[in-house]
This record gives sequence, C-alpha cells and structure tokens, in this order.
Amino acid sequence: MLTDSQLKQANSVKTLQKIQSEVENINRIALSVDCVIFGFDESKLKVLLIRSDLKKYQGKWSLLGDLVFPAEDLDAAAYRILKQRTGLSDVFLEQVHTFGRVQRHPAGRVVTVAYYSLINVQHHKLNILDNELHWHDVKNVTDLAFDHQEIFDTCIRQLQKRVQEHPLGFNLLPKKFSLRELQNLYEAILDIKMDRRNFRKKFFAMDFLVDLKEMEQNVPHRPGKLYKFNFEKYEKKKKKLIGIDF
Amino acid sequence: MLTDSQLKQANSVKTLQKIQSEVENINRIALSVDCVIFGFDESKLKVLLIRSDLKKYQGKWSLLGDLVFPAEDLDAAAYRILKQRTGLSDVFLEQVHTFGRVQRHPAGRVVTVAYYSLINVQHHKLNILDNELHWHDVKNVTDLAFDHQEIFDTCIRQLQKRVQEHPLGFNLLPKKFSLRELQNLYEAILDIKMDRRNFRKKFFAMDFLVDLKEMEQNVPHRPGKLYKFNFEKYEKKKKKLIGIDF
DNA sequence: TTTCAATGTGTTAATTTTACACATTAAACG
DNA sequence: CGTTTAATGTGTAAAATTAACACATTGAAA
Repeated sequence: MLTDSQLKQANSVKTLQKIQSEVENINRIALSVDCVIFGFDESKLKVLLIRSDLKKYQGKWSLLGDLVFPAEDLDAAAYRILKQRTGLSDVFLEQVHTFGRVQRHPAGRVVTVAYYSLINVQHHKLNILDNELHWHDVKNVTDLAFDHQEIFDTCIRQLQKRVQEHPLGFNLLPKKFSLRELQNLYEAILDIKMDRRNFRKKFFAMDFLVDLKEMEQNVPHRPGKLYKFNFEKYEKKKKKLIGIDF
Repeated sequence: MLTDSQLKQANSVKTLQKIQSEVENINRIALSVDCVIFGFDESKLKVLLIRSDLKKYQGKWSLLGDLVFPAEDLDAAAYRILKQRTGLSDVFLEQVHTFGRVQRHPAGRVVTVAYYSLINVQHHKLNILDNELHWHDVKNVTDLAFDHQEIFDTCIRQLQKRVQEHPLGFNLLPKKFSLRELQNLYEAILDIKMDRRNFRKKFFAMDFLVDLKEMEQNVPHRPGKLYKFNFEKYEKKKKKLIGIDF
C-alpha cells in the first residue's frame, strides 16, 4: 500500500518538457524486430533461419532480425527485414510478443519485438546458395542462438492457434491448391493427423472454397481438383467465436 | 528482388563490437509500458484510468504507464506500475501488443508495450479520493489520450478472447463466488446475455468448481451457493483446443 | 494391361449445444 | 406474521455438430 504522499508524487502532472527530457536522454533502449518466416514445402512446415551474427553463437542458427531505426514505424521495420531477406512485399505478417529481459542479448540491452510471417515458397527467390540462409524443417529446430528458441516456440504456438480461427494458412499455399495440399498444410502446422472425409466436409460446409474446374498437373497420381479461397466472402461472413471452453 | 551483392552485404557477419556500438548509440528509442487494469464491480467491467499527464490532452483520460528503465525487465516494469497504482503484487498480468508508430507520442519517439491486468477490486485500496485516478465503466470509455483508445480496444478484445479459453476471469472475482456472479462476469466481459441453465450446466460439466457448502451473505434475495475454482485440477486437465473454425 | 496410390463420396452414432418452465427459498415489506 | 418479490436450483427434448468409418474411381507408373 502506498502512502498518500507517494501517491501524490506518482500522480503529479508531468510537463511535456519533463517527459521529453526523459525520452531523449537517460531512458532509451535499443529495439529490434525478429521475424519467424514460415514456408510450406514438400508437405512440411519450414522456417527461414540465418547463421548467427556473433562469435558467441558461432555455428548456431538464429531468426532474421535487425534494430529498429529511430524514425521507422515498428511494423515497417519488420517489413524491411522481410523485403531484405526474401525480396517479397505484401506478405502476411503478424506481431506476436515482445521479449524484454535485460540480459537477453550479449551486446547490451536490446528489447525485441517478434513477428511471424507466412510466405509462399514458390514466389520468393532467395539466394539460398548463400549458405548463411536456409530453410529448416520446423520439427528439427532446436538450440537457436540468443533467446530465439523461446521466440520461435512462442510464434509457432501462435500460428497453431491462429490458423484454426482465421484463414491464414492460405498464405503458405499457391493461389490454386488441392484439398490434399490444404489438409497436408493443416496437419503440418498442427502436427496431427486428420480424417480426410471430415476435413473436406468441414471446408465445403464453410463455403469459402471456389472450385476452379481445373485439375492438378504433374502429380504422380490421380490429379485432384484445384480450389481457391474466397477472401471477399470470408470478410463478409466471418463470425465472432463465442463459446467458453477451457 | 535483391542483387547478390546486396544480399552479401545484408548477410555479412557483424562483430559484437559493431552491434554494441549500434546498441549504445544511434539506435536507441524510449520504451514504455501501458497497463489496462480491469476490475469487476456492481456486475460491470471497469477499467482504471488516470487523467492525462500532458497539457495537450488535458481533461482526457489515459492508461497507466511509465517508461521502462534501462536495467529493468519489461514485465518488471509492468508489475512496477501496478504495484505503484494499486498497491497489489501477484496480480494477473499479460502482455498484449506493442505499439510503435513513430508519431504516436507527442514527446518524441516512444514505443509502448501494452499489458492488461485483472484485479479483484475488493483487495486493492487505491486512493480514489485523489480524483486523478478513477474506475470507469468500460462501456463508457471513449476518446482516451494519445493512442490509448486503440490500445484499450486491443486489450479488451484480447481479454474477451482469452477469457473463453482460459479461466482468467476468476482473477476478477473474490475467492468465493456464486454462479450468478460468475455469469454476470462473463456477460459483462463478452457483452452478451447467456442462458442461466446452460451456463451452469457448462461449468458443472467442466468439473473445476468446488462447492464450498457455504451460502452468500447479505444479498437482498435468496442466497446462492458459494464456489471456488480448482486451479490445480485445471492445470492437470486443461486441453489443447483443436478444431478449425473461421 | 496390371498395379499402385490418391481422389471422391455418405451414413450412422455420439456428443454438444440450444431452447425452454416451474417449484423453492429467503429477504423485504406492509 | 403473512404476503409479495426476486433470485436460486433443476431436466428434457430437439437441433446441430463432430467423429468414425469403406469402397469404387481415376490416372500415372511400371
């Protein structure tokens, strides 16, 4: 419990000057963004990692990140990283969590804002020849540099949750996809097996898939129908989920 | 698309010194936390607001916040604010989102990390006499200072979502509560009406409520039974939600 | 042409959710 | 003290959703 005088002090009105002085001097901290960039290839969920910057973490992999510039919006910094690394604009990007332990970075106090991004691996052309940058199967990601393992784990859990509530997953697929590809995607993200008939029934019942009247090409088996997702229809009809369920 | 040489540059290994210099000099930014402190009183969801610090926003209400100290963990800063304002330790606190538009604060570049907190209004003793600090009915919160309306809206949506997935709500209630209080709480948070019999059935079926064999006291009507929530049992049995539902 | 592997399709049972009404209890009131 | 009032406590049936499950068809590969 606080005394009245302590409260008085806490509540005292600050002048703009006072705050400006705090903002400009003593209390500044380096801020970075780190991006967990997901892709989907060969029916596996992948993440783009880079070899660590630092000697301390030599040989370890880390997330793609950079400091935020003082005159740069936070989201813009995340888009900058993505553009830099994948050449892609207009990608799906969502902020997840901010990690701010004092000792989390060996170079000093750096607070980092984590984002995850979903990209279609067909579209990007990254210089993978450069072996500093590499797609990793998410199932084999362990022991990342810094606190990046924790950040990665947080982002993948967020993705697992979000993908069940919103049609995010389509960002990882080509515009035209088969139901098998769609199911493989959900199985890879959620790390579970699903019943094929029930899966199809579910998506058809939602009524957001458009039958393109085309078939898969160059598959080593009977070709399936191709569909696209109708985002306009989804935006109109999307529902508020209500239902207590611990 | 980037050229090879641009990529080379982007991927070049930084020395710890190089990063340290960036961290210590040019790229530092003021970082704050803002807390949306929820309470539940008279069957209404409330939020604790303070009159704005700044002349620019004179007369407007704002969230409780402060700059993060350079040697202070991010979460610790949020707990500090709460302790300072409510006298409470060990409160429920969850990070929600980081707001980082360059122009969001008139005093200069300040990136803010938003948290929400759930407290039992019985427990705290804040100096409400001091009319700078006040509980507001969430339904009447409009036109906050800075970008605090956006932050508030984001936090309340997060609360609405979370409360349906996890037993957070109990942080807003006394240890012993009646089913009416519990239902009023959910109705206030979600801003909907629920069927009383179905609500009770739902919670009894979950089997986390413990019948305390006590009755409400001092209510102006037939007293109801009192219950507590069995958190230990919940921790053991809590389920992973699986089910695609857009 | 045979083999193989994946597509496409429906029904039934089980579970969950919704809608809905009446007797009981204790406090408040005259 | 008896009556009124307002909230508690309880069950069932219909509707909707989910889960389990098998076989004929197609086209590519061998």
